[in-house]
Amino acid sequence: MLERLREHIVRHLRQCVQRRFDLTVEEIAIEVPPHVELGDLAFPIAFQLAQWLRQRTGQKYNPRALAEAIAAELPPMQEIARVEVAGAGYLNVFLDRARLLLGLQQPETAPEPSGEKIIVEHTSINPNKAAHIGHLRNAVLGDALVRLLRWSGARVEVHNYIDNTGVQVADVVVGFKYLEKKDRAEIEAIPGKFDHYCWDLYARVTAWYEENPEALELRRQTLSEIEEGGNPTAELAEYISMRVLNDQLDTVERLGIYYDLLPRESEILHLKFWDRAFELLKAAGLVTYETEGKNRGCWVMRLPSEEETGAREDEGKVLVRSDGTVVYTGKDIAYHLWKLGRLGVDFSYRPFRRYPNGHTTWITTSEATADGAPPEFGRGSAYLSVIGSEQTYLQRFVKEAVRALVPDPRVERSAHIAYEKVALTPRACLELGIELSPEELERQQISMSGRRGLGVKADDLIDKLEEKALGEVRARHPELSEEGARRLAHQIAVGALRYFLLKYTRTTAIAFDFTEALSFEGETGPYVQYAVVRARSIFRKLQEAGLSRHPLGPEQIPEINRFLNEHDDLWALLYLAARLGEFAHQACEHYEPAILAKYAFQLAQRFNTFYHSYHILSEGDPLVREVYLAITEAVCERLARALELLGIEVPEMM
RNA sequence: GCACCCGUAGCUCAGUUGGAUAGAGCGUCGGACUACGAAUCCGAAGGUCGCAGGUUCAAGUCCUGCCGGGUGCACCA
Repeated sequence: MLERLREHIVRHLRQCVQRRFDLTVEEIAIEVPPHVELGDLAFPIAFQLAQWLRQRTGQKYNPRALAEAIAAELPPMQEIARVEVAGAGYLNVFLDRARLLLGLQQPETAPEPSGEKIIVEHTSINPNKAAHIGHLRNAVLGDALVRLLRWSGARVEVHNYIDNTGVQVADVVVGFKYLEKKDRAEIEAIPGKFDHYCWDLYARVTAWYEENPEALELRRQTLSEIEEGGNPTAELAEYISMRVLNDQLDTVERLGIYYDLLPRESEILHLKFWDRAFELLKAAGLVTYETEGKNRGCWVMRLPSEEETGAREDEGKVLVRSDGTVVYTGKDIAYHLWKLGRLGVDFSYRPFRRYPNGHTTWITTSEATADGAPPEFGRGSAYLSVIGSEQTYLQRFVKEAVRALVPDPRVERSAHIAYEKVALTPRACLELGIELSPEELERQQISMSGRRGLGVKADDLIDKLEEKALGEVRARHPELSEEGARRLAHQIAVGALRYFLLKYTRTTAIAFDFTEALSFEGETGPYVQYAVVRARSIFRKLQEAGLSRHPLGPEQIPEINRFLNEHDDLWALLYLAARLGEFAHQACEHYEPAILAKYAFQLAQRFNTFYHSYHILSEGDPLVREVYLAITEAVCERLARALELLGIEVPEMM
């Protein structure tokens, strides 16, 4: 409802300026004053106006006087209590507090469905090892974006790209065949979390290569057998990668993350996606065959800007190697063209997983689609790919290729959602028992490395969080059953982890610290969850005590206003709750869930202060008590909604 | 060498398309549980927003240069 009011005021301001100064204004900035006493909405329009008028007439104008003039022209509105000019020329608007409170009691109207389908790709961990917390940052970020986009009215299709024919899978195959000398049956007999087993094996293979460089030939040979398909090595790779994938999906399922489709690189290869994309690229003149230089025999793509600036000849990206094989960026171009329906070919599909909540995740296959009717995948209105910022350079080639081949605005709305990695502090490494070189000990951060087996495994961290949360729950609720306590501990652990990974903006490299990640106090998920739990318990107590509610109505507006106008702190809390949509919208627009996470924390903080300084249930004045309850209700609902958009559940008790 | 990201309190980080007196958490010190659950709250100390110029009514925010850190510039992904 706040959005509508804001738009309404902006419209009036635009008319005022048009009428009074004969100026057409496109964008009118809306701000929120730094303090309640200054008002609820601020318009710095007089500053801009003074500038425009000076440019037009050459005369100087006083912003304050201009603001006064506009204020005088603004027609009265029911939702607005008064308008003031403040500071050097701010036009400040004070809302009618009681009307906003009553308005918030109505359920929030959902944004209009836009009918667009946005394809979000995230997680995309190589299927050769367990996920570490860096991978979780990707998954949690992607999942929050999915939730935000759905909230904004879009249809979202969630992809987790599976690079099942790459070097990393080949490395683990090499490890099983040549290092461990295990046959298929022995590998299948390995018990427990297979991805954890591969985590160690992968690190051992990397170390082995370093000592025996000739073994790299085994990797090359294995990789080409996997790419070719239809041989025992490829079948082994298929078994390994699919088993690891299942384990990875178990891990993210613990956080409540699901996918619609798992597009596999093997199908991109075998279903001739690349061949089609290659034809298009050649026809558009985007790739050139190099006849000399270091890239002799390769097909190379150059960025348009490099051509304009006459960059050095050796720049550009090899898409096809001299042996005819395709690099990842090439396959990624094909995949992204398919996402927008530009390729003219399609995958076949089969159901891969059915979850207890009824969700089905599909996977691509080369066989004709057999069981079940898959939904229509691809043909998106835009795509968003959550990929680490270290790949920004390569993603530029993907974007440029798609831009050149898909001549419509969908490409401009598609984007690489870049985020910085999660690194370990030297202290965290020591806690993990990882040995560091002297120069590494000097550094502030140590990058995680799957190759080195250096990192915090996602499952291990979740285990630790659940264990710690369980201890806290048992201490507070000894009466709970084992199952009940575990469920609460799980919700709290997920809340802590998701919030921890989302509170940092995407451009911040997270320095992972166990103490901070395992904290349930201060700026954490559990802090916000606790605020909602407290709020809800008030309503439970209310019912238990058999107390009745006296719903507020329009006839009480003057009385409510008399009370709220004397309590700026209550109003500040209520107003912040009302601004949920504004923050969610911003988070969605900037692909930055941290904006919403910060909001949720701030709202929880203000609620806790309120909870502490006002006693709701024992309030004697029925109207005042009802106002307290209405505020609590409004805050509680917005907090829970914000958490939901971040993928965090609210426990029944804490 | 070139490109991108970062530099804000002791530590970890926010700071919306430039807007009013730069904020939060952690840590430190001192307080608050016989009232809706203390995973909470209140108070205190803590700042040359890396440095130097520039743009303007207004700069932590935009531009230029420098310093410091990270990442990329593969016929790896």
